[in-house]
Amino acid sequence: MDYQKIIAAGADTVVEGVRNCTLASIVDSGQCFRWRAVGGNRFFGIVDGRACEVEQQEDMLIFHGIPREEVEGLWLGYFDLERDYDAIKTRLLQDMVMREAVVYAPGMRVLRQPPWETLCSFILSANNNIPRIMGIVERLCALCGEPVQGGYAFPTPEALAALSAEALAPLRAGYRAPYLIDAAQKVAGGALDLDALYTLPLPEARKQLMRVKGIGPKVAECVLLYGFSRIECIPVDVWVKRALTTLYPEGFPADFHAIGGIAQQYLFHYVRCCPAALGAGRENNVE
DNA sequence: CGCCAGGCTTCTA
DNA sequence: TAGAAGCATGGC
Repeated sequence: MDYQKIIAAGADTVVEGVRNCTLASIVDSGQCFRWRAVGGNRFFGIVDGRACEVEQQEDMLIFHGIPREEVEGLWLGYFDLERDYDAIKTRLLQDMVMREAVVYAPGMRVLRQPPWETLCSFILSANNNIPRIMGIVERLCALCGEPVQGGYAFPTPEALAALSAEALAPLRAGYRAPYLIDAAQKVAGGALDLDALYTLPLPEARKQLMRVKGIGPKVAECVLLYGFSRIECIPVDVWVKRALTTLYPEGFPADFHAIGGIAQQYLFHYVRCCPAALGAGRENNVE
């Protein structure tokens, strides 16, 4: 567990004794697309139709204007604060490449995001860049999501299934628009049972997801990791591929497999923010 | 102008 | 089954 206690402070709720959690790293790590900075250590986001303004101060997370019940019922789980990252990092720090990545962003975490939103977001991520993905997701929410304080909820599968691909033109999602509609129709119509993906064996879960147009192996891996907390899933995009071939020519250490998705998250963020780490003349065993 | 972005679908051999 | 072309869009 990476927090100690939750206390009410007027209209706010404060989570104290938070460890291994740096919001600035997390919301800039390409796993979520709806958070924006509204001050130095303050961020605004909407999850599950709940708007959230959260501020980080030392070892505290201050949820502004949010009751304790909502912090316990939604946000602790979203930030995965019940998980013990010390145990995970102890293992990763044994490896000299992972050590650099972990030291670079020691507050990185893998979020537990709503499956449907995650599925759509990563359909949109294909052959795309992060700032533009964010823009498309925001326009999607504004187009057919329920209004909430400060923005719009992510649209339900039913709301999206009622639209045509042409109606999504304002998103400027390009060829991905029909993929979104296909996903919405399969989920709203019951052809794809998202809840089942929490427990299905991974090969079967991947197969189910890849029945949706626009979901291939990499996107399926992202959905399972970020949307279903299947932390053994390792999405391999162009950055991670470069990192693995350059930094792990002998292959990814086998004892990371159970936590491979989290290792991948440190690595992705590290090489994307420090491309020099992949530069020529770099050794594996840099201290 | 070309190249790239958290890839996928479709076509071809 | 493997490999390459084509794909919307926008930043650089």
